Amino acid sequence: MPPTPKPPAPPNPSNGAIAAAFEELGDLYELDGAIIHRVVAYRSAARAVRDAPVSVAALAREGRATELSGIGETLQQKIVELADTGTLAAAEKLRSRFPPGLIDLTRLPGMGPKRARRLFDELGLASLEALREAAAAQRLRGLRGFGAKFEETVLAALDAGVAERTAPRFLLHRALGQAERLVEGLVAAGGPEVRVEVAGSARRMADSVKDLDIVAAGADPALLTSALAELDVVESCERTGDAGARARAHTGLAIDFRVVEHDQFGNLLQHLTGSKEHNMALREAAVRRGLHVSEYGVLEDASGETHRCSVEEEVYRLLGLAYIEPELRENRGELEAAALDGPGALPELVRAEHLRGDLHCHTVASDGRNTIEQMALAARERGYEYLAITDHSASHGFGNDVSPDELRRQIERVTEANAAIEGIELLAGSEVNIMPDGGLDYDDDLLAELDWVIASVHTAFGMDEREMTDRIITALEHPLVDALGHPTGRLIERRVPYAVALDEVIDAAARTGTMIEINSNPDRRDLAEGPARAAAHAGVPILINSDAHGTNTLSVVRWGVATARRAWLSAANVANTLPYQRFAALRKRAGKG
DNA sequence: GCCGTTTTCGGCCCGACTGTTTTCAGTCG
Ligand SMILES: Nc1nc2c(ncn2[C@H]2C[C@H](O)[C@@H](COP(=O)(O)OP(=O)(O)OP(=O)(O)O)O2)c(=O)[nH]1
Ligand SMILES: [Mg+2]
Ligand SMILES: [Mg+2]
Ligand SMILES: [Zn+2]
Repeated sequence: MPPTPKPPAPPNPSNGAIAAAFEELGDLYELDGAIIHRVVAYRSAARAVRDAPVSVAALAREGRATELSGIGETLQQKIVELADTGTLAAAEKLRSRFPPGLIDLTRLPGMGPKRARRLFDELGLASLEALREAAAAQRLRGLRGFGAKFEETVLAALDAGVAERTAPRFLLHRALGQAERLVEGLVAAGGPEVRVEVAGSARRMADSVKDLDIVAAGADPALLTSALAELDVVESCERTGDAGARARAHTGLAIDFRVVEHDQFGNLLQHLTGSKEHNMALREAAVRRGLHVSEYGVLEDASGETHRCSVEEEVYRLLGLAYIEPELRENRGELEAAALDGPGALPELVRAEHLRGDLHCHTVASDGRNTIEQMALAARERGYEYLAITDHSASHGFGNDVSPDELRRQIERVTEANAAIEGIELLAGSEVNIMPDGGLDYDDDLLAELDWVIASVHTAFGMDEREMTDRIITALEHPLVDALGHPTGRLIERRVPYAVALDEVIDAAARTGTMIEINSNPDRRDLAEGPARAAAHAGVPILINSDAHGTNTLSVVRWGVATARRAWLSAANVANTLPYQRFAALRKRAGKG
């Protein structure tokens, strides 16, 4: 007689769900007045979980989640509790004491957990609406530490709708466009000695940015801040201090501007480039060496001397570290790898000049704007050795479909263009739709006539994770699928990735010899940096592709290169840095299998 | 709550800015 089947274990919570639970619990503990370091521990644990490339719930069940920096025994148990019961008892308890509206209050500028808690305790305020009424009735000023000015700013923020919508983040390419004009204007105003640079998440080439952080030195701060306010891109200056200014561009993008003396420029640039997590870890490590880092210098306990650094390299050198490229400064292992006396090493990051080809672009055959010849010449102009022409496939909508017969003619046209145009190898390819069942929308005979197939999901995004993962893995197992295009379908700040278990997709790509694309469209940058790092680590050849729909967008690989660099990739991880013959041999269809 | 080239306990990055604080707390970056 078979043993009675155990009830199926509930599915493990995703890393995102665990991270959200820790963030919420951190917020609740903060409202509860817990010591701030405990709150910070929850937040850094949340980040460690979110960044982890594997299921942290599965790790915790094996007792191995503590291998992640920031997760100890207590939090490992909480992960198991969340996986087993679907909730955290500690959070349940605190949720019953603090209504959800209380957390909403802290979305207002100047309103943190301490003030929100006092408004709740002393005035019973537990929602934005109740706060508005109390402020309008001038009931806040009766409390110690609150005044008329505070009531004013609360009402102004509520009227401006700050509470309803979260402040939008700007895509990197839009932010950098504005940054260029700001830097130019400040350099023009500051005179020949001035140094101005973009810092913050924009310098780190993040997917999107909350604000533009700009640093300057070598000119009078008052002169620079007034010049900033006068620039045509700047709408208003919100406040000006001795150290800099806070302004807003006409686009709505906030600007953080800081100025120091010329010999502190390296200190300030290092500080304002961040990230916050990188800075905190760097400063903690420095303290252990008897050094104190700030944007003004590095104070040495032993001598009492403050070392000013005019360049960033000097800051890192003082701390016994190799220079760290801005894209790596996220406290994801770069400080350990940079230690000059340690065993690790930083990667030699891939650069745009390394790229020798592009394996995803469109022409007038589907929704592109240029012909095969025009795309080929533009690619050659960029110095490429090869280009794959990959128009959409038979089932693509919007009148951009390419029927099997049309694809046969397209193959002939590519072959002719390849013969006619010197100095670049053209691959006859297709961006083939992955159908809901994982099948492709051309026959294998036709796919075999192509030089290159990149397969992508363009329909039925709403499938559940299991179905979507199986769908994509089925496509990866097809011997004529050379690469997977934009693997999650995300649009940065606009559309979340479809549900898919990327760790399984990455394993399947590694197993089947399928390449994975980083689509460089600045709205996509898909595969994102986290999974791209995991994919490269698993040995999957990565492609940095433009998905250009015209000759003028081949250059968007700049953004894909940025994502690759943030993923710690070197040229050796990126297949389209190879010379053509070696690239061609790496395609699945060229394989000996 | 985490963590360790002085520690398994006692620390935990550092500064700008604001408001009402008579000497600094709270918030933010
Ligand atoms: N040492 C230290 N530096 C910080 C802290 N918070 C922020 N910074 C530094 C590092 C950040 O990159 C820099 C700019 O802050 P931002 O809030 O603008 O963040 P960042 O530009 O990294 O991202 P974002 O603007 O959100 O896209 O200031 C902190 O708590 N400590
Ligand atoms: Mg910023
Ligand atoms: Mg900022
Ligand atoms: Zn596509």
